[in-house]
Amino acid sequence: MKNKDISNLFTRMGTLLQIKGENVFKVRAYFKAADNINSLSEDIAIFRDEKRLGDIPGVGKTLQEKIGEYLDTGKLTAYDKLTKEIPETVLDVISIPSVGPKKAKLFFDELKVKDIDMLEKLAKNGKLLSLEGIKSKTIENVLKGIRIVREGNNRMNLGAATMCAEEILEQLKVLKEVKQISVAGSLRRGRETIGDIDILVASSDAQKVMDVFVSLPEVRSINAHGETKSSVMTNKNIQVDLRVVDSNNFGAALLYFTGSKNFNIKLRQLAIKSKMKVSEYGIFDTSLKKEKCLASKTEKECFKVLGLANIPPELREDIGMETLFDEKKKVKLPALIEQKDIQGEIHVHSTWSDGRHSIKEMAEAARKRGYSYLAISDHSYKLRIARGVSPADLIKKKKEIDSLNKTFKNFRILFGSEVEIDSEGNLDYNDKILSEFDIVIGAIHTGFEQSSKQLTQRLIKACQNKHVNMIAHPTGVHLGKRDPYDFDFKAVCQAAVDNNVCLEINSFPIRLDLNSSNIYFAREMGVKFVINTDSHHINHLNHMRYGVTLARRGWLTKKDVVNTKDVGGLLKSFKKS
DNA sequence: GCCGTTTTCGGCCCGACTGTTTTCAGTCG
Repeated sequence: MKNKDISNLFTRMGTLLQIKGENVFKVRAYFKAADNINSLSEDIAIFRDEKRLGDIPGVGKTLQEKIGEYLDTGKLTAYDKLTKEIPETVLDVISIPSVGPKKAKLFFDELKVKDIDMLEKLAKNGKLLSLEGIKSKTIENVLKGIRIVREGNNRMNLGAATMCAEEILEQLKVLKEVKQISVAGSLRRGRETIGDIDILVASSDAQKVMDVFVSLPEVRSINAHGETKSSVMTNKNIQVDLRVVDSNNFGAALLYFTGSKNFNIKLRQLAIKSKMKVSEYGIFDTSLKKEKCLASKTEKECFKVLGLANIPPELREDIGMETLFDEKKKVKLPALIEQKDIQGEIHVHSTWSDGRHSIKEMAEAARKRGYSYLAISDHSYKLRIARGVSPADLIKKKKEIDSLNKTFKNFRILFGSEVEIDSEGNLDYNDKILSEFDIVIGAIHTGFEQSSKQLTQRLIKACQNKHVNMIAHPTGVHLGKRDPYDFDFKAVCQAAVDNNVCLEINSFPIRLDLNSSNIYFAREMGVKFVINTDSHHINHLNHMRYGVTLARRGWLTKKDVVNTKDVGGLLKSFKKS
């Protein structure tokens, strides 16, 4: 699937045009198209084959031709031509914080700076000072930026970001100057990975709040410290931005700082049509001589003035954006699933395989969370590294579950297994054993390097197995470590629908798989989901919040998710016809 | 380069902070 390649290519193309000093709107067109291509769930080659490239927002005639050229030849003439003028390595230079297109161009035009190493050398030996508008402070920032790039600015996963943000929030919340506080940005939208953390505070004493913020114990260095905005780097190398506004503007500011960027652009475009203006200070009537503020205190008021429903943060993304702003259809927003809707889960581990706690301990922890069931789905025999359960031990495990169940009222432990799907698509236990389980989960943990065709076939065959109820972590992604394996997602969704197999939304922070665009796409195909934590420790049960967030981002309601049902309903919906 | 219930041309989102300047350009989100 070439979506990512083409998206990256257009981003690089836009950046190079930007450095060249091309029309900003032309540049923006490339970025916009790159964004939209990146969020497609279907293979872009299929769009081309079905002559639907024009359906992708921001892709017009010219870009359609370029996509076609790339799909056919694996090359893009316009890009190759551009990189003859400006070497590709200048793209690394522009990735340095504080260096944008203008400085990259200046460095390249005047000093032939074509990569980071050369820039570093010239910055250190003072050669940059010969350039107009470059003084010591700029050089200091460039060198600092280079250090940051070298240390690696990997995005953190939603779980890590949530933990970091909550620690800071706790410390600011207690200040009497803080009237309201919230995370904003991609963290509030619940993205799978987060670049930096945004925090918004309402206070009448911005300076005080800011001063406390920049001197928190976890702050390693201060990037900016202004009147209403500060930015710091923590000792875990995480950038945290704080913005302080007046209580009266909190809603408008929260709306603005939650984004996404493209969502904000849409809001502003909508506002302009009705002679309004949107900024972090409010929604303003611009038809009058003196602008009048129409709303700013709460997000809800702001949306209302703009004629929109109160759009949850998770939906403020490119996914489904056309639907949100479709003026003709007047779409009613779905009642998104909430954490309280979850009645239990079916994918956790115990000491029978690689879990840290006994079945009893896991069950108790689940009961404490208010669940009415929990399937203990340990690894199957073949996955030796995770101490997969042997057929002989399965009998003992079943006995243990049966006897524990006798001690519970209104709670049931289900006998499950996370069974290896082998390289041929066969399951690790035979039919007789599989028929003993309450729940069978098919999963891939090895052989990711197979061809797309083989992997697709493997997953489809697993779906067709009459015992399989769910496919765990369907794409195999490990955030920041391993890309999703290459397979035909659409074909697997179809097999899941045809065979009444659910797809998992795995809440474990390094997985978060399916991701939100997969979910949105699968839901449209009629797939049903189960949200699980894949817990190996009782504390992991807390990760459920992340899975629910992903489900919300994929526009799921309670009825799309099978473990919102009680145990009877759950087992009934797994029944094969 | 895209787009259209203001449609084939003329628009295309808005503001804070920094570093360099003496009023603003560049960068960032």
